[in-house]
Amino acid sequence: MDTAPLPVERRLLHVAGIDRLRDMIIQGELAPGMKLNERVLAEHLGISRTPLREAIKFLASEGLVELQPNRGAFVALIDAPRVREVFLVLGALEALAGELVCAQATDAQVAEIRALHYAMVLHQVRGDLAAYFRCNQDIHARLVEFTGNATLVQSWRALNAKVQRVRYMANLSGERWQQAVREHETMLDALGARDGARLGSILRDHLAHKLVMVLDALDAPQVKPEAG
Amino acid sequence: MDTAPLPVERRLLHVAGIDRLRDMIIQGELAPGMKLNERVLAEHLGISRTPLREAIKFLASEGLVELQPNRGAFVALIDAPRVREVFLVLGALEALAGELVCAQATDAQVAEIRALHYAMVLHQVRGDLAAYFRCNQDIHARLVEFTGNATLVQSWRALNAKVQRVRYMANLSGERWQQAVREHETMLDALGARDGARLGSILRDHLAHKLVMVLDALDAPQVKPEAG
DNA sequence: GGATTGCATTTTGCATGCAATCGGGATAGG
DNA sequence: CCTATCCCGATTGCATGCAAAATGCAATCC
Repeated sequence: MDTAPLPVERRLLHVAGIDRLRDMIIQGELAPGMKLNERVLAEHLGISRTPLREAIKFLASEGLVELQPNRGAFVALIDAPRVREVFLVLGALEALAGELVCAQATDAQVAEIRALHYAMVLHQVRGDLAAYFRCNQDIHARLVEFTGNATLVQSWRALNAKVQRVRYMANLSGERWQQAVREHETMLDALGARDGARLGSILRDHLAHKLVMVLDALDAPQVKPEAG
Repeated sequence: MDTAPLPVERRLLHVAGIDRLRDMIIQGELAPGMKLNERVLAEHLGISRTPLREAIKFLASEGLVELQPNRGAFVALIDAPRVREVFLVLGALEALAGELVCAQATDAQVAEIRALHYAMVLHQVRGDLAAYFRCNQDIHARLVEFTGNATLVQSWRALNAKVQRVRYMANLSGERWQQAVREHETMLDALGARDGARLGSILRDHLAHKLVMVLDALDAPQVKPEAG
């Protein structure tokens, strides 16, 4: 009778590779457009090329890396048009999530999202950008997860991963947290009232606004150049 | 200035494996829940286990196969709740596609969809189920493709593949083509009028109706049992 | 001088071999 | 008769080796 449901999970190397590689890409440790040299990467991860190649194929299907026949794999680069594409789809997915959540979320789940919101506001006034960003992401992630729709969750996660990096960079340059927080408050309002249609359209607009912010940040290079 | 953009493409084995495996799963050649024995499959495809394993990882990310640590890969089985999940998301995606297409499709593209519709109706009255189904799928695929949103296309394709088989089986048993054709006609109407909002909601409802048909067909086993 | 061809190195793609793990059946025990 | 354990064949997971293709560079030609 093991009360601990921890089967000491021995991680498979290719699975570990998938997770680690995804993190490295999202965190920008592997720059967009960068070539993934199998030998070097395998050595860096401490695995052999075989499980690494399997991990790369997995991430290629996710869209985080791109394969070129006989030329290897590259970190997918995400330009403005692509960001626009992804945000449009994310908007549709989150709008659906909003409707579903209003129809079926428990009060406890609504409370959790509300708690996350307040935590986020706290981080904002304290100026803790990283924590603010994590809370923000958590709110959206929870909202999607609370639909109980695993298919929706998976699609959302894959797309979100593709733009997470540029979103973070946008938060660094743009200074429109106020508006984002206000929109989040209307979200909570609609969610509390279980008004699915309204929450859906709020989320869609919210994503559209985020898109504008991200595109603005993409125009202006990351570390403000000397007005060049 | 080569007028022929045909670089004699030699196919990579793992890519060929991905395409062939996906077809085999969608066509039901590999039954849902079936175990994928690497040695047997590799021999059957005429490739070695290494590129086959890479193909399997790719399809696992797509959701067509499921991996069990140290136990291998299985064809993803899709039950009623999962079908419901996928159709909900597909509805949201196609609704978005409808709005985008109305905003930006060329007249030629609209004409192509209209032509596909008439071809579909022709196949219907002739009772050619397979051709009818292909046209039907083509209409939806084209509609999504004409958005020019590659991200949307990719997400749609992956989800559509997951339910294509059950959709086809539903067409075999259910007999409500009339309604489907009527809905398609209202789609053409909204598309011609470039009424994105209306087309979007039509598509969403259309998918919801398809869902009902598919679920009905799932209840009644594939080859009508003797009223047992 | 610029473009091109040929060669050497590097890298990808794939097959094979080997260790770890799983599943099943026989056998021993209750 | 049912349960538990051990063992063995089968299968997965991974590392390595080798052939094919690509990349970089230098020599060659125009």
